[in-house]
Amino acid sequence: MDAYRFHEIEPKWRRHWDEIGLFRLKLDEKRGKFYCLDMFPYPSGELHVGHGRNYILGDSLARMKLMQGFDVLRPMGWDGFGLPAENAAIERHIHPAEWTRANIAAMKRQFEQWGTGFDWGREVATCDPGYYKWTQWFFLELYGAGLAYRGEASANWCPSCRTVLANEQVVAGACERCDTPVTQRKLEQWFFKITAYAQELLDGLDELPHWPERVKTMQRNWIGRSEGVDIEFPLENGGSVRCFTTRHDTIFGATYMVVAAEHPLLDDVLRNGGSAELREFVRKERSQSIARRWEPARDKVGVFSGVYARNPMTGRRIPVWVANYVVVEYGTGAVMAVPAHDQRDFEFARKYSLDLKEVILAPGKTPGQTLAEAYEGEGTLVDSGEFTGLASDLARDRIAGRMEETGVGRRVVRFKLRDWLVSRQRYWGTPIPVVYCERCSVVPVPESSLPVILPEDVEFDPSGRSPLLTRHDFLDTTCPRCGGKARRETDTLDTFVDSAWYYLRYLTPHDPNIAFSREMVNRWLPVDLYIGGIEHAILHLMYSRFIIKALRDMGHLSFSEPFERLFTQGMICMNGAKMSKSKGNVVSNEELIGRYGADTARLYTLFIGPPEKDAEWTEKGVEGAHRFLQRVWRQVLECSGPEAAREPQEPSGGAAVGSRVRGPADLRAKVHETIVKVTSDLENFRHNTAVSSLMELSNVIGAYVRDDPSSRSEPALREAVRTLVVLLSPMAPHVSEELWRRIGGTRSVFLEPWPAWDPAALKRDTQVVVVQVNGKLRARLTLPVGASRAAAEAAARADKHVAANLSGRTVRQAIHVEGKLVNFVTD
RNA sequence: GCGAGAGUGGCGGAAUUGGCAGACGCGCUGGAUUUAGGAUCCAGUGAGGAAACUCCUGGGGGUUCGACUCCCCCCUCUCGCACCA
Repeated sequence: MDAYRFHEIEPKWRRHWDEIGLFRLKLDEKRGKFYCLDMFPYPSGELHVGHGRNYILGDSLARMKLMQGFDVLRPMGWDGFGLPAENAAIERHIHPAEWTRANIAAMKRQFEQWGTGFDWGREVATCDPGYYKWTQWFFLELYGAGLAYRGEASANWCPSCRTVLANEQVVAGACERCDTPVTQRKLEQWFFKITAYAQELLDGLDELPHWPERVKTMQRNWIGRSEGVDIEFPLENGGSVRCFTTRHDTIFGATYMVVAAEHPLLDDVLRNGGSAELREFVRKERSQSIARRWEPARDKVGVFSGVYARNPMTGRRIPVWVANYVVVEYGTGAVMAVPAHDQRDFEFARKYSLDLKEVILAPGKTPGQTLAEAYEGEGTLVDSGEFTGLASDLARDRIAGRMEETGVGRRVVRFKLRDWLVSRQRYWGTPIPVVYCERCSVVPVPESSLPVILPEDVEFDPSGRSPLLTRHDFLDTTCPRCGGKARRETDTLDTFVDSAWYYLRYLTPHDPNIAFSREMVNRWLPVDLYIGGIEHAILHLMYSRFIIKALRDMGHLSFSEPFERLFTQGMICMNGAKMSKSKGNVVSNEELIGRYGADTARLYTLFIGPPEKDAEWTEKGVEGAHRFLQRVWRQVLECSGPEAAREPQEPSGGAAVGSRVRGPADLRAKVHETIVKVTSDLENFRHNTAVSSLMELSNVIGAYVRDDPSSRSEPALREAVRTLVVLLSPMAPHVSEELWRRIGGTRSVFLEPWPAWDPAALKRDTQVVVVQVNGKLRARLTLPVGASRAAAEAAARADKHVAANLSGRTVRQAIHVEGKLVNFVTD
C-alpha cells in the first residue's frame, strides 16, 4: 500500500481546485446563496497557527455548503492601511506600500498552503487607489448627507509624534510608539455622526438573534442609553447650571452640586477671581490626559467653587463644587449631588462635611437611622413635598411631568456613544477628500476628481510627522469651487473607515465606475456568516452597522444590518499565553505543514476544542490528529482496494464486544447517525465534536473488519468508507480528495452532493434500556425497539441484579420511559 | 461595583425538551510485533475496594421516581464595562 505522502498530495489537489474554479462564484446560477465571510486581515506579514482558526472554520463550512448545492461567495482581501507599515518605513526605510505589498504576497502564499479556498479573483486591498477612491466617495456621501462634519474635540495627543492617538493607542497613559506621556489637546477634527443612529444601532441588536449575546451586550454598554431629565439649577448670581439625572425621584435630597473641571461655569468664575485653591485645582485637572482620567478608583477630591445654586424643587441654597469624579464627556458635565442615595456623593459629602438629606426610604425601614452608606435602591419618598409617599418609579414620572410643566426640566434620553473621530495625522491611510480654500473655506473634492491619490515617493521623518505636511505638489491645489488657491487636507481616514464597507466591494471588486452594485448587494447581503475575533466586537462591527444604515437612508441599498450571523472564534494559546512573536511562543505554519501537512494542521485546529473558546496548542495533539489521518488513509485503502478481497484472514474468533456493531444494519445505522451528527455539528460550529464523531465511525469500521475480514466486500462497508471520506472532506480536503479518487471517484469530491441520511437506516432493531431501582443503576438490557412497558418491566425483573435489589421490597411505582429506562420505586 | 459566560478524570473536552456521567483525543499501564527505538495493533485506564459494592460533575440547600442539566444561596475563574450621574 502507498504511504500517505501529503507533500505530494496537497499541492496537487490545490492546483486542481484552482483549475476547475471550485471557489469561483458562478453569479449566473441562482441557487441558494451563502456569503461566508472572514474578517480580512491586516497584512502584518506574521502568520502563525493561531491566525488560521477562523479561516479553517469558515473553509470547512463553505466546502460543505458547496457540496449542499449553495452558490458560495468566499472572498478574501487586505486591510492594507495602518500604522505598522508607517513605522516600518521610519525604522527600516522601507516604503509602506512596498512593505505592505510584500506582506500581502507572503500571507497569500500561506493562506494557499492551508488549503483554504477563496475566490481570489475578488481580492481587494484597502490601500489600492481603486479601492480607496470609493472610501473617499463614502466620505463625500456622508458629508453631503450631513453625517460627516468638522468639529473641535479633545483628543489624546502625543507631543513627540505630533499626532492624535486613538484610545487603543494609549498604553498606561503614554504613547504606545514612543512612551511619551499623552496629553489632551483640543483640535479641529473630522467626525462621522454615528450618534444620529444611536437608538437604531441599539434597537437593531434585537434583530440579530444569531449574534453572540456577549457581543450584543458589549455594544449595548458602549451605546449606553439612559433615560432621565435635564434639570436647570438657577445660580444665585444669575444664569443656571443644567444637570442630567436618572434619579430625579431623589431631587429633594440634592444638597449640593458638582461640576467637572472643564465646565464652562468655571471659566466665568475664574475670570472674575476665584480662590487660589480653585484656580490650582482646575488647572491641574484640566491638564490631565484623557487616559489618566480614565483610571478607575481615584480618591474623590474637590474644591468649593464659591458659587451657590438653588434646588429648583426645594428652593434650598446649595453650594456648587468642582470635583474629579464628574466627567465632562458625559451628560452636561454637571450633576446634582444626593449624598443619601448615591455612594459617590455620600463619600464626597462625608469627606468635606456637606449636608445629607434622606428622601428615599428602603422597604421596611424607618426614617432617621444613621446611614453607613448611601441607599441607592428604590423605595418610598419621604420629606419630598407633594411627592412624599410615592414609590420611586411613580415619583420619577410625576416629578418629570411637574418639571416639564414648570419649565424646570425636561425628559431626555442620553447615550454614552460619541461621534466617530475619523481623522488621523498619519500618512499611510485614505486621504480625506477635501480642500481648504482661502475664500470658500472647506470644499469637498468633486466625485469626478477622485481618487485623491496618496503620493508614494515621499520621505519619512523619524519624528513620525506625516510626510504629506511637506509635500507641496500634494498640498497646493486649486479650489474646485472658485478656482482660487487652496490647500489639501493632510489628515487621512481612520482605517476603520476602510474596513467598514469592504464586504460590499467583493461583489464588484474591479468596477471603476461604482463602489458597489445596488442590485448585487441587495441580493447577496446581509452576509450569511461573518467569522472573526472578539476584539472587533465593538468598533469594527458597530462602524459597519452604522455605514450600512447610513447608505440605506441615502438610498444606496435596502437592508439594515450587514451581518446576519456572527461567529467569534477563540484564541489559540501556547504555554498559557496568546501566541505572538514578541512572547516567542509561536508555532510556524510552514514548519507545521512541512512536518505533518495542511490537513493535519486543519484537523487539529478544528479538534482542539469548542471553536468559540480559547484553546491551548500542544504538539501531542497535533500528533494525535496526524495519527487519525494516517489511520483513515490505511483503513480506506485496505477496505476498498483489490487487496481487500485478496487477503482473507481467518476470523479472529473473539466474540464481538458489546460496543461493536453486530451486522451490516448496525453499521449502516452508525454511518447515517454520523451523517446527521457531522452535518448539524458543522452548521452549529461544533467542529470539535464533528471530528470526534468521524473518529468514532473510523473506530467502528476498524472493529467491523477486524471481527470479520470477509466483510470487506460488503456493500454496507463500502458505503461506510465512502461516507467517511466525504464527511471528512470539508475538514481535511486534500487527503479526502486523494482517497476519493483512489476509491473510484471520477470527479472532485467537492462536486459530489453532501450525503443525505436515510431515515430507514437510522432505525435500529434493538436498543439499550437501563434499569434503576430507586434511581440507582442496576442493569442494562438490550431490548427490541418499541418494547412495551409490560415487556420492559418483565425483562427488567428477570435480571438477576434487579431481582436481588427488589427482593423483600414492595414496588410502589415503576417508571418506564420507552427505549430508555425502567425505574422501580420501592417502599 | 455592574453586566455576560464558565467551573466535569492526570490533561483538552463530550453529554441539556431532566433518564447509562466521562464520548473522542492526549497521557499513562500491560501485551503483541520489533535486534532496539519508532511506528502499528490488542486490552485496560474517574476514585475507593480482594470482591460484592460504594462514592463521584466548585460548595451548601431544594424540586423530582430520577439532577452535570431546573430553582435558591455561596465560592472561584475568565471576559466586557466602569466615578456615565
